[in-house]
Amino acid sequence: MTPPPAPADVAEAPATPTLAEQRSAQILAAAVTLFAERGYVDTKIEDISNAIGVGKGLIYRYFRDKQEVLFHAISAVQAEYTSGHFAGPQGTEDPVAALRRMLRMHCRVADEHTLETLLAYRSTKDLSHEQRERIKALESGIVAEIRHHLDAAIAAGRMQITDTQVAACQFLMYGHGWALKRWALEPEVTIERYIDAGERLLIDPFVTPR
Amino acid sequence: MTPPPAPADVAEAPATPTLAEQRSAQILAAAVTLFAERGYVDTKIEDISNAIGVGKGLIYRYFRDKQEVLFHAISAVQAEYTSGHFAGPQGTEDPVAALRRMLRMHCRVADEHTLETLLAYRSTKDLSHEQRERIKALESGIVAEIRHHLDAAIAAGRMQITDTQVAACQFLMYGHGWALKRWALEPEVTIERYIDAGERLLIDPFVTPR
Amino acid sequence: MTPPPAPADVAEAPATPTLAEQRSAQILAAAVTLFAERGYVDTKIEDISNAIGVGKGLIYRYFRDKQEVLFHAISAVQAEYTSGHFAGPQGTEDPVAALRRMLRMHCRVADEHTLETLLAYRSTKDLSHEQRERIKALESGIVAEIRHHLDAAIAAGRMQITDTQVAACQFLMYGHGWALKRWALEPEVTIERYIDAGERLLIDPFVTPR
Amino acid sequence: MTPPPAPADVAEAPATPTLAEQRSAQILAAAVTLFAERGYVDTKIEDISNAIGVGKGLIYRYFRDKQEVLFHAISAVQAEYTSGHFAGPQGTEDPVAALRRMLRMHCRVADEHTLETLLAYRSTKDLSHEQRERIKALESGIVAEIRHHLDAAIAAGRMQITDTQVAACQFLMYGHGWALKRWALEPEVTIERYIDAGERLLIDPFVTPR
DNA sequence: TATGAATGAGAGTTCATTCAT
DNA sequence: GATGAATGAACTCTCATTCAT
Repeated sequence: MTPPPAPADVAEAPATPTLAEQRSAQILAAAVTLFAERGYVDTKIEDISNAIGVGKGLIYRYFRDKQEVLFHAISAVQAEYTSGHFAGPQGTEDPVAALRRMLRMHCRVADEHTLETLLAYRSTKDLSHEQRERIKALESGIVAEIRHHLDAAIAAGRMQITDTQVAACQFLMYGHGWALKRWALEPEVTIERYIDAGERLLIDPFVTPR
Repeated sequence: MTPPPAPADVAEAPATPTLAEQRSAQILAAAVTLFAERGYVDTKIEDISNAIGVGKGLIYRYFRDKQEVLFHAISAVQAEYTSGHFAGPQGTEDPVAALRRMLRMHCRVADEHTLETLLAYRSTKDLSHEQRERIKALESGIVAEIRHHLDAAIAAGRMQITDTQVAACQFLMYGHGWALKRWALEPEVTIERYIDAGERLLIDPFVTPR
Repeated sequence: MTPPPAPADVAEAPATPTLAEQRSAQILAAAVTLFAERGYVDTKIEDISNAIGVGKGLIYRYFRDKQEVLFHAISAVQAEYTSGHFAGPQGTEDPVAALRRMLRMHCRVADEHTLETLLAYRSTKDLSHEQRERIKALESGIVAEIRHHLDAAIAAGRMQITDTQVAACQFLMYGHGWALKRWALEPEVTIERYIDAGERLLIDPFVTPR
Repeated sequence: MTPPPAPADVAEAPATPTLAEQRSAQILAAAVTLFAERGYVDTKIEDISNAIGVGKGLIYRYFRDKQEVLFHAISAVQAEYTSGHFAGPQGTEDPVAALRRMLRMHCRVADEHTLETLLAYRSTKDLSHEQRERIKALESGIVAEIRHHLDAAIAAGRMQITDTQVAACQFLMYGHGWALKRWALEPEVTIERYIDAGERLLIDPFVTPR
């Protein structure tokens, strides 16, 4: 068995990706879409292989079993929320501005990858214990990053928040909330309005008046 | 909980429940527990019937199929969040106090019925379209109630919030958030701390200083 | 177990029929109709009991099992083809006239009891060996009767047929044929036309010109 | 027989049959035999797969469901009555001779494929409406062919029959009659005697004396 | 590397039959 | 007599996974 590619590496192999890597990516892309649309159980291995025009046996050369495909699919979704976090004027950036940027970005990801985000909420239980822990670790990383910004803002006297651990978690939830509840908010509430409201609910009240 | 024969009746038989109602309730109780613990697909009809010591065929006298069991199971979970909302000193209650009470109650339900709450997030997609709509309607009702309190508080000059639709939704999400993310918060954050933080994040900043 | 009523006795108990006999007849009537319409396997015991407004358990007081209900149902259908055979001016009747009468009658029965006739063709195999033999015996009786008339006609010099055994069988088949193939003949061919054609195909050519 | 992938193709693959076609044929052959012997409902899918030494899942690669297996099985039986119809000295053949040949052939098929013929009578109702219509269409074709010969014979002044539609139908029934009633005729009546009787009952009386 | 025929454990569901009431 | 809740054997159909080619 060819060991599947490293899970969440965003920065990939420097030079040209191997054929194997291309195949993996191709399979995963199809899997993410299909799992997101139909759900994990209702997506057959053959659906995935058909989607990329290969035989179903081929999937098993790249992934041990269906569960592992799911694991990598969910990992890929998580990666969406991680990528681009460091796009800002690193280091020198105002921590409050950084928070606004992150909030906006999370909401945007939730908006553009709604189904994929829901997949993570729905199907994490279909993973093995170990896989689930790894997914959780990824998410904890995101929360930690948010908390870091929060703490920085407080340290800089720019914000006043008592419980940053809970606040950071709520911050993340707010982004995911768009994916989870847009069915109840749309069409009155657009993603733009949701982002604006987010700033007024999660950031503005806690920014120290200068 | 919800008696299956009469699908959506909220106010159920007052006096002695029929044998049929008892059976329904028994099946549903077992189903909620098992679905919550193992998930919908991994729970076999026979698991449910074994849990209450009857033959598997009996389930089908009370529910059309497995999907319908799920529907009533999720409905029962939703009902947990609805029941007790009106426990407060109805009418005369301060709207801000009402909000605090609801927040606390939602969190408590999420704490005591974590798995069941997750079930709703995980398995709604396994319902039929119509069933899903009915579940959504139930949840919309809860959000509407929160929003009503929010609007009342604003009208009474007790709070200042711009977007009550989003805020109400976020309010609900905060409660569910405990079920969804307690794995990341515990053990540092207890449910008590989570509730306190909730008041400071969702209510206090928006209460008008008298 | 109460032994079910005697199978094919047409002349029933002299005085008032027992309650039990009424029930039997009631059940059987419903069974014949339902079996004829939906087929044996697709008719549930409960369908039969519902049709007459009793509990399904009651069926088993009158019939050992579903198969026995079928046996009596098919017997009842056969009886339709037997009853009325002797309605003519017995004994003195012209044998050719008798044949014409029987042909006409068979066709009429096939016309009025199409589905029931088909039931016999379709479901005899669902009987036990012994039951099947008894049904066959009934049918053999009908053929024997036809043959008897044929032989009488020949003996009387009224007809000329070489193989009366086959002819008698074909005679019966012609009647059943209307039930079996009316879907292919209607609407061009009516039952009247079918009967006329029957006389011209099965009787006229073999009647000795005086 | 009839290759399932291409449902209604009559003229099938000329050269080497595909593996798929071989499997189809193999499954169908086993199905025809088993359905004929035990009946449709009493034949389990696994019986068929065991009969050809494969796993039961394989059946479903070649046929959508059990019903479709039945459809093709009955189609195959019908095909027996169709094949070889044109074996005679086409065109130039005397229409009366053609009729004799068809009668003989139908009886032979009914003799050699008694159970299969009965299958068609017994199990057509287990088909879907559409499938049933297609089977009916096949049979109508056979009747039409017989009628064509009848009409040709009449047009050529070789026969005298008033109602060819009914006569053609009766002609077909006579063949099937052997399958349906041989239990009542054997052993006195052999297939040879049945065929002879058939000619004397269905053809001779209607042939115009030259 | 790639295929897809083949497998078979396993699930949901049905319904004839029983039996306590 | 009459009921219908309860049973459970049995069946159809699915699909992840394997492996000869």
